[in-house]
Amino acid sequence: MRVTIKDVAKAAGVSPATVSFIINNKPVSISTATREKVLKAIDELHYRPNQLAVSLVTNTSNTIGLILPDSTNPFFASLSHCIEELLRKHNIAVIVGNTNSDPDITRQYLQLFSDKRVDGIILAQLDFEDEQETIACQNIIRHLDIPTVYVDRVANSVGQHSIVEVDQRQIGYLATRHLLNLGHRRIGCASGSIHLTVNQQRYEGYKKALIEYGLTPDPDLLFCDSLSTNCGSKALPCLLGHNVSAIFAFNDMVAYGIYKACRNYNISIPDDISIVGVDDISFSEIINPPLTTIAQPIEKIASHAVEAIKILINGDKPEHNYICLHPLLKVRASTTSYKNL
Amino acid sequence: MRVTIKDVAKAAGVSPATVSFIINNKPVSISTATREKVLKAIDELHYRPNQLAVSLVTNTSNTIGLILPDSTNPFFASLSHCIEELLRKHNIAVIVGNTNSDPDITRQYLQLFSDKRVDGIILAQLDFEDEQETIACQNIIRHLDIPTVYVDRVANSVGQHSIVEVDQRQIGYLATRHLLNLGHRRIGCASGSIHLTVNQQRYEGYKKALIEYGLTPDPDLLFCDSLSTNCGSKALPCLLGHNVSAIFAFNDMVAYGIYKACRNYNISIPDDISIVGVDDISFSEIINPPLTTIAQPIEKIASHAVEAIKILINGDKPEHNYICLHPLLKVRASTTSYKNL
DNA sequence: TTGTAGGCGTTATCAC
DNA sequence: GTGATAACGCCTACAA
Repeated sequence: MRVTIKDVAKAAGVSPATVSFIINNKPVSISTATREKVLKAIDELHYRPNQLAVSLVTNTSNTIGLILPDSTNPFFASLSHCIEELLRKHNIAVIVGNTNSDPDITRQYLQLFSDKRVDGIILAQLDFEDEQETIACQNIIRHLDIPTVYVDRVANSVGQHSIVEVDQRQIGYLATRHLLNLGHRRIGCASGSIHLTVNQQRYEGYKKALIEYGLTPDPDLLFCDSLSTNCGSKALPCLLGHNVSAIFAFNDMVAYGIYKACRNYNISIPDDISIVGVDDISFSEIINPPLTTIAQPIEKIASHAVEAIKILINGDKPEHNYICLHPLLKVRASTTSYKNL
Repeated sequence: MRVTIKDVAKAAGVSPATVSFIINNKPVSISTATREKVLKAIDELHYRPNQLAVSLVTNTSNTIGLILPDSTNPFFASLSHCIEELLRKHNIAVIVGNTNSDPDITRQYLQLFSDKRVDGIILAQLDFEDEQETIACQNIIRHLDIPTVYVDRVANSVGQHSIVEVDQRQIGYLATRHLLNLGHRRIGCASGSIHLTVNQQRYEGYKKALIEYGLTPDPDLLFCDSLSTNCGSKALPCLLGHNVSAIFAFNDMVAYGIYKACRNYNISIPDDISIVGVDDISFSEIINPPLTTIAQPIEKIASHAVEAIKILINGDKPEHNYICLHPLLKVRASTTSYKNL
């Protein structure tokens, strides 16, 4: 059996209450003599408070739950790494749940977090193919009544919630405008499911840029699949069939898929086709040619999310419960000016 | 205040004990009438047991701690994803701790896990630059007295521990033999710190292969830095200065660094130099040319680790507390036969 | 300045 | 079959 507060009390010849006061630096004056006795006993017995018991009585677990679609995706890997690191400094543990974008798994984790009485939940990209599922999940969260921060890509919500996101329309706009500036006119989109809010918004940004240039968006130039390399590989032949000179890949993984396909078709980037991605995964710098991409400010997302969850947990009303961050275009070598061959 | 077992008991007109029996399917016979009453009350009140209280009394938290150097590295990202998914099916939560290979952070997490009374700890790559730190950490773990599984890259240990690893010597051996078979004779190594066991073992495998071919390992061909892209970039010019025709990069990240440097020096892979990596990160298939690499069986590592921790937690004595898995050579396009130019 | 005792939400051991 | 009741380990009024 592990050593408890009673053991310490006994060893120091005081009551458990006194030990507790000392451990928690309570504002009660305690004689230096007893304090030292107790500290010594704690040290000798290697006493550590059982956080389960502490949580039960204080009603705070110093734990937060983090839900994300897939920590294997470098974007989310970085995000969770940042969040976790920030929370560690507050001695808050993070329980991670990968949902693979599956509503059932999402629900399972939400339940698990609630049962474990996490102090808060950070939720990345709660958005399912079937909108009903998304709404259902949001209702569950509302009933859970746990401080929640929605991160990156979200639907609306009310109550004890905050939202941190990156302007997704701006992402689509920046990517497209960059290509337009280079002289491209037929620009394909390699997107994930257009039922997902992110993709919708990126596509809207794309259209906005086109319209600013007096062009009419051509629905044939939108290829939808999933945000994976696979999508890129399939998108390339399809979009080339529609005579595009550039492709806006809705994330870097998709762009990599296009790179791969280009090799098979013996197509050169950027001479034959320009590519721009989204996320600025670290490999985008390494791949050949280095990928032009729209970066999302991951550290900022993480720190805002952590700040927001801390405020909500403290029960303070946040100044703004909606934060929108700006994406950034990183021009590399996968895009070049249009040449009419 | 959330609904407790007492509320349910009151609503159903029974005692808390009865409710508890029903919830936990205890082998006590309970009349169908009361059972239904209770189930109905649970349902109506949306009652869920507070796991903190359950844990306190049952002495099991259904939580395990996972410590890894860096979840941003795709290898560890995949590993943790696999582990987490397997444990979810047992309704076990995972607290993740990224240490950045820092002994202090490692200790902090170990303490946190212990305070939270995790049922077990899975520890990836507990190996620090300073061997004393490694030993110190192992001692802490021993004192913690928590079931622990060491995963991938480990030093010895005793007690309530199991080890799952991949034969690191074999990794070095397979990589080097592949290059030797292709006719290469001056093979450089781009390694992380040679004080770390992994790197030592991979280097031993390298030497073993050379010796089998009647060659004498040349210490000048060992470049040590860190297992990152940076290392690769620095290693290339240095090793070229020693006339190598091939490089064994101690992981794929290092190999990517070499790719990057090759572009700057206008060196072609594999025509001018052959490269082999380790880990088979998903990008290794995508990069151009696709990287020949030694794959570690991540799913197997994960499932063995989970099995092992379950056995230890159950208090069973494991059949074998040491499992060694085999790496696999994946030949792609970054290696080709030696041409004396 | 320190100790006593009640309670946090459960489970589990006895009685009835 | 079901219900008190004592733990589990800790915090915190309230007393002393």
